[in-house]
Amino acid sequence: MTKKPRESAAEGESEFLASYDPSKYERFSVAVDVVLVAAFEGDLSTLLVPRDEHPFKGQHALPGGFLRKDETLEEAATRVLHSKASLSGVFLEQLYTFGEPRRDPRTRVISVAYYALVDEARFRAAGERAARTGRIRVPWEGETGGPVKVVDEKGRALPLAFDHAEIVGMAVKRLRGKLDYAPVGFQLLGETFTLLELQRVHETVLGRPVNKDSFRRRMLASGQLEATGRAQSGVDHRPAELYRFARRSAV
Amino acid sequence: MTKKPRESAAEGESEFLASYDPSKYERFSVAVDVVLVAAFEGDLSTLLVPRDEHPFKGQHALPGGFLRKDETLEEAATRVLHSKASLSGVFLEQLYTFGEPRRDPRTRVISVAYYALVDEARFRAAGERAARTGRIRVPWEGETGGPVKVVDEKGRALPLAFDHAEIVGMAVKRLRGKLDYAPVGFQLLGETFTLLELQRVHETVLGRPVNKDSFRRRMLASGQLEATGRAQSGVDHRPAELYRFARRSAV
DNA sequence: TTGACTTCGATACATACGGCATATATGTAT
DNA sequence: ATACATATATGCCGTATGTATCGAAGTCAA
Repeated sequence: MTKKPRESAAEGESEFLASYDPSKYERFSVAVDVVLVAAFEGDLSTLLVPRDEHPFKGQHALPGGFLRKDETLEEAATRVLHSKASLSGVFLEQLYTFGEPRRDPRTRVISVAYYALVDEARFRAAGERAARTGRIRVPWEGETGGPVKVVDEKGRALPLAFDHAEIVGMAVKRLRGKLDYAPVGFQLLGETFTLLELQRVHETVLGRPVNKDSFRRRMLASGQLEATGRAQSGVDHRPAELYRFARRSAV
Repeated sequence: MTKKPRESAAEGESEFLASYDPSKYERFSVAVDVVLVAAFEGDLSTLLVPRDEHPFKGQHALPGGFLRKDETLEEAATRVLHSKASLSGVFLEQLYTFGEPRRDPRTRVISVAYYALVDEARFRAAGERAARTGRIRVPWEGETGGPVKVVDEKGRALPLAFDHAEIVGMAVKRLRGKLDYAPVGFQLLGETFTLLELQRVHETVLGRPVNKDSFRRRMLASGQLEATGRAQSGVDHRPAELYRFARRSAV
């Protein structure tokens, strides 16, 4: 009952029933690419690395690297962030795996994409140290999930190598989807922030204005915010209260 | 400006700047595992394959197979569904990629997990033809994302091989998350269905009762339902109207 | 045929929440 | 001190959801 004689062994069937030794099968290069996202000046930004080798020479690519023998995928992504952007301790989550046979013209590469979120200060520091930054401009109207336009600081289009424009697009889509049920907005801000700053971040991610009062109420009622008691400084108007992200204490 | 002399080349740095040939790097076995999900009798069910080889002999595993040279990841998942469950044309979506170095004790295998949704009839047919089915029992209370318990038709625990319990748990979590903003509920039903049947499917996936009237209103207002004009038959009470899923015509 | 029974599906109402407008508070600049 | 800008609080309203109720439309048994 547990195992019938193999009847008309369909292709692929034998993989399982008989000798099933993974080491016998095709092997692939596995890479990890990271979409490092920050939000400022009303746009999302991402870190890019200029390519000076073929293929896609002169274009820009996401920071990435090949998986090593004894590291996990997440460790590889962490390593990439550390080596290419000198960043550590940032929010990092797996995004999607891209495996089109010809996505890399040299040889087949399976790429496990991650996305990471940092605040503006860390992003600028990483950008100066390491590489180039690109602004992400997405068509705010339609759904995003496909390729996305990336421009440089002067507004010129930055063509992305490989399928990286698609990866960036999927990162934006994921970020949008998580925004109102997971605490990702805070990851794009520093330690303390005002409610308006938090609102601007949400607006930047969503690509549309949000109602100020509703947003305040919702955020304050969510229990995710903790008032610091301190106030904004350096502004020429009434300073706003500074909040910090409250790690969900069990109610 | 575009390229500085390499200063204190950190590990991993050289991967990018100098010769960057994917074929030089470590290669890995890449597998595709599929969580085939159906909903009936108040529980979620998934298709499992008994293992009669080491490791995890006697336990059950998700249907899976190794990626081939010239197929995409999705093609591999489709192939697995076809060869292991004789299914085609079902809803299929990438779930997550699992790459712990020792998740397979034989050799390192990167597994790209997919989940597929079918209605009860197709699931039963696939289950009889191919393998064993397992009921998914998840702790309805807490968040699911980690490993999940799977039991057989008699309620006995079915230990899952490898990290497959974790994969199943993630599939349940994804399904729950998508339920109220993507048309996934319909995938678990046949061509036509009553509103109550649709409600039961949602309740099964969510693991909690939902309000009947609100659910009706929400579904009817969503524009995703199309009345067939026909009514339920074979019930000893007033028959409900049969609906079908309306593929979103642009408004 | 009639009445009991069950579920469907419509209607009414209370409540919660977001969008919106307005008023007041609290800081800076002149 | 006064003007000004933004923060923050409050009230109103429309919409969506939770809940109760009731008639409608079938089956079944006497």
